[in-house]
Amino acid sequence: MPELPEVEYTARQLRASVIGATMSDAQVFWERTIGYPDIAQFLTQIKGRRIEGVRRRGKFLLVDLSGEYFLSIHRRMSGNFLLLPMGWQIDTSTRENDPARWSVKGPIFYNEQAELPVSADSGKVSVMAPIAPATISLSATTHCRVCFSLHDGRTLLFTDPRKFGRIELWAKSQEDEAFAFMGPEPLGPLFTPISLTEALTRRKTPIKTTLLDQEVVAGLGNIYADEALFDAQIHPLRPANTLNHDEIQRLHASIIAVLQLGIEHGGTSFNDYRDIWGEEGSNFDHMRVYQRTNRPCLTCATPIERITVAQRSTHYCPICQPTHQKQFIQV
DNA sequence: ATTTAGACCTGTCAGC
DNA sequence: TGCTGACAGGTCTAAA
Repeated sequence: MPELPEVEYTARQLRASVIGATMSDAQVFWERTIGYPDIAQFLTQIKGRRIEGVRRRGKFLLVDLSGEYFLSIHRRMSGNFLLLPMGWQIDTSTRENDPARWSVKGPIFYNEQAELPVSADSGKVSVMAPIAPATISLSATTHCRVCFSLHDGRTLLFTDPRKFGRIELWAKSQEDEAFAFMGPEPLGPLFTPISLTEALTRRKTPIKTTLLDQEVVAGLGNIYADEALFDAQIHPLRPANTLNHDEIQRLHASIIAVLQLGIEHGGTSFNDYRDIWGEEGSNFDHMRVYQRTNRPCLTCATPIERITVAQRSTHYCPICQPTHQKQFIQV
């Protein structure tokens, strides 16, 4: 699922394309996606509200709405937003009971290369969209859980194969309380080597586990935690409170570096993640340890190892990321 | 007090 | 081909 870079990239894309649009209607195809309030209230409250801003807090996407409300969206493992151009809509008519096979329908456009009309079943064929800055991949439209209609004729789909994602509508006055548990934004001014030191000194859990804790730092997930630890040359099983000054300095810089690279590459796609035009991010091509088990380390050619830490698969180089003990013996 | 299974879900891929 | 098991960007709850 999306981690900080994927959510940030989506927030930037939406900010550039839907600010000022008004929500005219919404359809909910999987009720548990709406976490608060209940469906009836959610649908009533959302109608007629203007989108005034799009922000991110940790892995939450926040859509500011007129009347001092905001949508709080957590995509969990497989949630995505897809923005359909004017005139395009989700088509549930042919296979009502199988959201996995729903598609989008719209004005007929022609595939740039093949010059063939695009049909609802064409799957991975890309179509030239009338007002989108990129093409839209039809394959990304499956598993639609919530469909927002905008007054200007565009449609914003929330797709989520695994159904873990949640969308909530809250008054803005509730925001501070709702996010009080979360640690500092890693790309913001409050995340410093000192604040990281304070967060780590009290914890003896493995550093990998600690980095996944949203109270320590907001927005890190399994991909970027592994990548940051490799970049900082720290073994994932090192107890958090045993990192020395230099290691914390490195880790702080590495967290920022891998997240910024992820954003620059449009996020990491190895399965579900897509941007709002249905395109994959390219950051998977820049992974150094994640999902590279048994492949050579890009620094020392040693095969990357995979272990389980806190029930999450964890990838590291046994030479570049020595345990404390090994480091001690080598010296 | 912390670890750690289990739940929530569907899809994909490797191996038989 | 079809079945089975492992695994996938997350987080919460309950049992050990």
